[in-house]
Amino acid sequence: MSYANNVGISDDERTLAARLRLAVVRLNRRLRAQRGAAQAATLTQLSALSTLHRHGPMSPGELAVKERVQPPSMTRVISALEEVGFVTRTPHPTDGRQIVIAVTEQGSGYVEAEVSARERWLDERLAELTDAERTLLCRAAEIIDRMAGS
Amino acid sequence: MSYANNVGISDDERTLAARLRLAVVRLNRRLRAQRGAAQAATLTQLSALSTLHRHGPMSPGELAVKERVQPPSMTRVISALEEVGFVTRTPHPTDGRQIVIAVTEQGSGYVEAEVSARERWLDERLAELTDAERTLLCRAAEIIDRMAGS
DNA sequence: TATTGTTATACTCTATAACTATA
DNA sequence: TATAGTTATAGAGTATAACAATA
Repeated sequence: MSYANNVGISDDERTLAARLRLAVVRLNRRLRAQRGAAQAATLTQLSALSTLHRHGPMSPGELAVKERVQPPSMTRVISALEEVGFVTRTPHPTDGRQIVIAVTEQGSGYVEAEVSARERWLDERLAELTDAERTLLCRAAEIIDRMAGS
Repeated sequence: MSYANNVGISDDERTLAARLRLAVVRLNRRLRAQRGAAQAATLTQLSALSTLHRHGPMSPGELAVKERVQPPSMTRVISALEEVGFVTRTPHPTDGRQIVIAVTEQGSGYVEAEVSARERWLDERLAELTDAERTLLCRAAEIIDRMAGS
């Protein structure tokens, strides 16, 4: 099988938006699949934990904004992280409605040590590229992150 | 709040793998959120339909390999696409175990017309960039797709 | 016995709507 | 009344395990 419908249309002729979308969807899929059995946190949890670790304690609302998810989604992520002891929920000192999420020592250790282990697959793929390609991806990551609104 | 744990660690000092992962996860999230109410296909369905449209009729197994998902996941995607009339399932001419998935005229029209409408959000973001940045993203998309195994 | 596709089941990720408590 | 967080619910996206049909 596999006789093309539209032989004349190469990848180069598709729009940048189409190509970037496909590339991002597919890499996301692969990254998600790289979960080892012993992994304590999922991709989403890791992202939130990483942000907390980088920016310090904050409220669930702030974290939801930074991660670009809705508050109920973040509630879930926080609950999961709290359950494995990676973050703590403490009452806000002045505003009784708010709570403060902070990374524990254990969570900190996880981010610092396990994150890189988790990225081994991607590291290996990146190692196969040329220096120029890596430099290019580096700048692309900045642009993509900016577009995604971070 | 928001006093950093590790003030000295800027984005530039994080590994390329870490940055690329965060960028991809976040853009994927945003892209998924851009679903209009009238959209007939989800992001995953669109990706599969797009591949079928580009490469022509093939078996569910082949499509699963191309899309880098497991066969049961593809079964689901195909069923959804068949339900809205975008693809057909026909018996394989010689191998009774296989079936052939083909894009219908309706599906073809969807890919050609609606896909670009769907990418409006991304197109708008891309329009805000400089020419140099777009060129860079274009090459990055190629590299990312290659790494993802397409 | 091996291969292809499907069904059954379950878990992650995310959203919207509705609720509770506090300001 | 407005804000912060949570609970309830639902749907997308994916996987593994078990099954049926065919080679």
